[in-house]
Amino acid sequence: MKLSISVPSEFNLKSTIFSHGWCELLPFSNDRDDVSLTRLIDLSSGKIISAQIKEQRTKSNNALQVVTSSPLNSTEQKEVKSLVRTSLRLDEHFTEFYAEASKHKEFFWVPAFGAGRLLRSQTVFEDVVKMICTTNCSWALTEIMVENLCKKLGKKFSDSNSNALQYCFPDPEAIAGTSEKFLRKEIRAGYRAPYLLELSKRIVKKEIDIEAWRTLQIPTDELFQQVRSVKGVGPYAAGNLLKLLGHYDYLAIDSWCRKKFFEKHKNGRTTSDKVIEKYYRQFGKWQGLFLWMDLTQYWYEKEFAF
DNA sequence: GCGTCCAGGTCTACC
DNA sequence: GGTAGACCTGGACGC
Repeated sequence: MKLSISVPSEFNLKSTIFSHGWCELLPFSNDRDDVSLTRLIDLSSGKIISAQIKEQRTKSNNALQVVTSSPLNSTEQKEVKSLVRTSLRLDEHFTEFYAEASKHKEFFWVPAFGAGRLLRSQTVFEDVVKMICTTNCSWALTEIMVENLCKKLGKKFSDSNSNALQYCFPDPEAIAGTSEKFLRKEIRAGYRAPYLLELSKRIVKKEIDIEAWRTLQIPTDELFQQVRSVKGVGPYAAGNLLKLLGHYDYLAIDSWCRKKFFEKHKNGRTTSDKVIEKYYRQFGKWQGLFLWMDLTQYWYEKEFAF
């Protein structure tokens, strides 16, 4: 089944898909040549579908086409459209951000590429779990942990076309029903296991409502403290999660960011984080996004050849 | 093939 | 408030 979704005029699908590493983590998959993003969607009706998102070829080119693996009723169609809009940040306003970028010649490229929309998951829970899985390890290990979570705890889906088994991202109940030992040994989460277990159990017991973070109208500092209250989520993870929640006041500096900043701005010479913070402070409430644009600029120019 | 070392954020205990 | 050490894994490296 094919669905059509309108997008803002400055929206760029490729820039959004490859805005960071999420597109490489299950249950996302992507096709760089065809410029499409595919993921399993676990609908509230209980139906599981595969949805491929790609550009709709029209004269105005301001729409997306979503190809689903099976027909959907009107309620399900509405849910799929809403999830796609949420993941691709289609309802978030970037006019002010692009206006700010247009004041700085080193960022002229940002509005031209329609960059700045950071891909996010179906749920905040999925984003938080994945973010914990990025901490203190290589990207390869992050991929292993997320793959194990999906394949060992996610709901199964069989595509009628390929017959290949695919797996959803597990819900909090699925993780809460396991043990620390299982998460350590089977998921390879290591010391992160108790953090994942505690978060999932708190959600199941309704002690914490992290899905509300996407719509909460509270100051960023307050939201940051709420995010930090999740064990295993430190300053780096919380700062990055805030970006996925639409707040860009925090930089979220990790070792990769430091390395890239030193290469780009200090000829490889190391400095303290205070120097990095001072550099991006000029961008005010957008500083976290300007940092990310600045340090990933080469992706757009070379690696992904946008 | 095996052992050792290192990188990668966060938590906790301690000062 | 700042700091040191532990946590765990995969990968690099030397033997």
